[in-house]
Amino acid sequence: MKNVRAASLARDPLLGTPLRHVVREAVGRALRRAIADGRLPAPADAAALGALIAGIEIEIPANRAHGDYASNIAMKSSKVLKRAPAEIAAAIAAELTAEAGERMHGAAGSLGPIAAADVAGPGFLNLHLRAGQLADLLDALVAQPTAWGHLAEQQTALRVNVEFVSANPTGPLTVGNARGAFVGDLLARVLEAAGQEVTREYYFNDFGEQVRRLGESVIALRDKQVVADDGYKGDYVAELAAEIPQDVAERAATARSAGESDPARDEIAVIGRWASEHVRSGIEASLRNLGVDFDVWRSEGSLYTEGYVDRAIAALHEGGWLDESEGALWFRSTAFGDDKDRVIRKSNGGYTYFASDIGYVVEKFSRGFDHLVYVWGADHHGTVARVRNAAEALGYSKESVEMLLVAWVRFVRDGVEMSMSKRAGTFVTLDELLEEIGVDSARWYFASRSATTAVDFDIVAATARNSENPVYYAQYAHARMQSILRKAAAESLAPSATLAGALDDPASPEAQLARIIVRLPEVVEDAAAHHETQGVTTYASELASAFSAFYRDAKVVDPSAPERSAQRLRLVAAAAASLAAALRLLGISAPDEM
RNA sequence: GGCCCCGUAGCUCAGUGGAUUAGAGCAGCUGCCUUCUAAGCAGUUGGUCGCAGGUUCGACUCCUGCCGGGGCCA
Repeated sequence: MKNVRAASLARDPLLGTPLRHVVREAVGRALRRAIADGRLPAPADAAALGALIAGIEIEIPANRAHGDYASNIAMKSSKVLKRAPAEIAAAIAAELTAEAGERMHGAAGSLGPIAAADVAGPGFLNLHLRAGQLADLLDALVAQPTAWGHLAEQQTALRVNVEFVSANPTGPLTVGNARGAFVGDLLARVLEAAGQEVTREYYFNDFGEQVRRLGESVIALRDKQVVADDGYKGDYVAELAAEIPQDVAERAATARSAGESDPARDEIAVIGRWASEHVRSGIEASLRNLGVDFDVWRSEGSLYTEGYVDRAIAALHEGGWLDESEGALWFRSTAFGDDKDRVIRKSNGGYTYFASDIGYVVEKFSRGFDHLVYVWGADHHGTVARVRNAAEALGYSKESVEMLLVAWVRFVRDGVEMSMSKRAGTFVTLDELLEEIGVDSARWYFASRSATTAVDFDIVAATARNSENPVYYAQYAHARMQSILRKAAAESLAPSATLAGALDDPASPEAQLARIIVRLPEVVEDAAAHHETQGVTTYASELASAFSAFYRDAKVVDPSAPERSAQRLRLVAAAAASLAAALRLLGISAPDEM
């Protein structure tokens, strides 16, 4: 269902194209024209020119005086074109400036995106956007706010499976699971915004040793006994023991009195299975509170009962990648560069986790995914190579199986690290954490940090800093924008129909704010490409900051200057829509008042 | 012993090849509320980007080695 929702989102070609692509194309055109005009020599072969154009880099200069965008193409192409960088840059600049004044694709076509281009330093090309380019984009944004922030349809939208959290249902989620939950969900959101079809997936173990241990622990407490040393001791176990429903209790009693010895049907199995499902649905509810909705819950057991593990083994066998030795079945992982071969089926006939993993790979690809992402804790790095190797042996591309290893979080309270043992029952649950600091704050915290960096999360500080937290800063800016729009409506001032002409002075508060607003598609593109979301939080902060400056310098609601007010209102509406879009992308609320 | 991640301001973290200014938030200091939300704004203090080499016109960014922290495997 999520797929349908994502795919049906409006994707407008104007709104969905990062401006730097428009600029890159313009620079490429200018380079070709400069060669066609004879301003620059043609490279030795056409392929060399194609490579040059494909390699054009467009960046936003750190120093605003250096223009909206800059390119180092002149320096990069100096060798191939056998001209000094400054000379090449000057030729491209001349073509770009000429293009700004003429219609492309006939009289109805758009003007070139660059108003002015100048050469600086050793051959940098500094590019200044045409004001109308910004105005057109912002006008479209205001007209279609829900499409803003979504990249235009790719040639072929990738179908991506993002599997994350995947904690075994033997106890409630702890703060230790928080990062994986947020990182996975944020990644899914960013990929969707970039035009990919994403399925959020949770994988869990519904049988085996840990579930039996949970069953044993519940039974012990039910019978007023002491839980075994290797059992689960949290308060939730006692709650489970007190909540065993009538029918489950009866089936458990029947199994016991019948002397059932099959570990799949005995009393422990009956109680364990019920307890684990009960815990699992609690986990689902906790995740929903985080704003994380999974599309698919897949149990490890189903991979066996539905034959996927067998299919995987058969396929590996057919490929000649399996060996039998010491009574065990091995995958020849070393053939793909692994340190050692890996056991699939142990000598006692039991399957390893690795067996489940390869069955799962087959199962996922059989559903038509192009790309699999596993969001794993840093402790799983040892299993990365073997699973990817197995995928390759199974005939899939290694590149299409990707593991994102999320670094640990040290949860600290007043400088003291908090223990996180589920077994010992000394942990802070995710629900408790959120009650204390709030979903928006927690989401921002993890979205703004690289997933591979270990961090210290001080719960007290996160709570106490409340009003100084950057997430509130961004939300506050949005509330302010909405407040201005409300105020204007009360004064019977309406936004203008267009921003054309309102951004002509590049030094005006309007133009400065506009330049920040239009960056969102670039931010989304980078986030999706790098699988990182810090850029989105940075964008939200910068937009909030830019708006604060605008708020200071430009009076918006001013009945004595209705035309200027109307234009500024439209700009505020664009800023609000864009800030809301960025926050939506992060799963963070955009309040209208605070 | 092998492998993976990390080492940037007092603290928590961004930045991962470009223009003799390495950024943000917090903490500290100085100003600003009869004015569209002061949960705000302006200014300011604070850094040998772990160390040493190398590649390059240019390295916090890439390569090698070392030191330190965390993790996985054996």
